[in-house]
Amino acid sequence: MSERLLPRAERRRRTEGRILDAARTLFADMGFERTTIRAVARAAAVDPALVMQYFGSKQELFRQAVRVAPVPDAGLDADELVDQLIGALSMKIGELPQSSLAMMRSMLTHPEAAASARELLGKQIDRLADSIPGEDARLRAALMTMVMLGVTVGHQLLELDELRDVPQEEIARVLRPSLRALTGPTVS
Amino acid sequence: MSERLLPRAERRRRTEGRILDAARTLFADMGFERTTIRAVARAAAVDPALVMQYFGSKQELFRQAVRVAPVPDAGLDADELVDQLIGALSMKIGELPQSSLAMMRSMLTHPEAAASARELLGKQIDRLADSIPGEDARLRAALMTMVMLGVTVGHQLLELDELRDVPQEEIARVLRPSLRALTGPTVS
DNA sequence: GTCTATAACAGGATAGAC
DNA sequence: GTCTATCCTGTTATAGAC
Repeated sequence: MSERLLPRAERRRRTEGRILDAARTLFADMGFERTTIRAVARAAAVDPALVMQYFGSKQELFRQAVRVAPVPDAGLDADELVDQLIGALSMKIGELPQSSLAMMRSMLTHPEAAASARELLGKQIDRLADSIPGEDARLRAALMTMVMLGVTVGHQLLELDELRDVPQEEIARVLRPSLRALTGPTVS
Repeated sequence: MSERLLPRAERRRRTEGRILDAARTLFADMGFERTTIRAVARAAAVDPALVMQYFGSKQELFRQAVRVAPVPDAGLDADELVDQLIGALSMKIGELPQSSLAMMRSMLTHPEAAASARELLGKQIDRLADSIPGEDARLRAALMTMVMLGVTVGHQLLELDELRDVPQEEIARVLRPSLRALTGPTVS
């Protein structure tokens, strides 16, 4: 509790960080609408009005809380891509960035989150399409992306028993041929 | 406008129907939280308090609006199942029951919708698992279900360009091998 | 009495005063 | 940084119409 001794700028930085952490957790857990400024403030141990003071609006707080690092692009072939997708899936809920969960949680009900999701998924589709040969690369890339989204939603957000109780290697094993089938008409 | 001449019971039935239709549309469009009782009442051309009088709570209105007929069970083999899933997907947004869309729209942010979704998806998984051979039938069935959910979310709810601009037969053609790969390790 | 409309309350986001 | 006032929710209580 030596925060009183810190310079103003540093204290402000830490407070903002605490607020953003609390916001990420709550947004990821309950979505945009059910998350109240008051609850965020309580979780961060600050005055509710301070949150408004710092971020201006709940909208803007959300925007900064879910800001997610863009996917690092890399030229891979189709099989490597499948492996990478499967790898990303096997992350546990605690490890997967809360900001992504927060965005996914609200993407069906909050316009801003929907826009972010479309943008992020679009980038993912672009990246996949670049590594897939053929006329219909974009369609295949989009379907691969939606397959991963569906499985992630069922696993992380809906927490279906059928997916939660199964070791990730098992999921990966069953899912791999299905994703491979989407990379192209023939396994050259 | 001869409604005045109808018996009370009939008038009430129609008014309830109008309210439920309006609620379904709004819930499907904006989700549970962003749908206000007042907006539903306005769309149905009734007084807001009437909605409460009839349904008791927004929760109960939602419950009745999204009540969806259970999937008719049928013993099919794996390939027929894939065809059926693909067929269900090709329904356009206007044809797919609004009640299902309403439930899907809110399943990530509204606890009641989440419970309904788990139940409905669970039934779908059971049905699929019965038609799939092997130890891991339930896992495969769950993944098939989530694949369909992901594609549906991308298509109907997120309305991704990559899926909206493509004819359904095209989607079906690309998706079919991927679903087949989930029905079992070998195509007997 | 049953249906409909009005008013009042509690909790939320937000703007402005202090 | 904090407090207060305003507006919009869901919900309940109350009054009026048939």
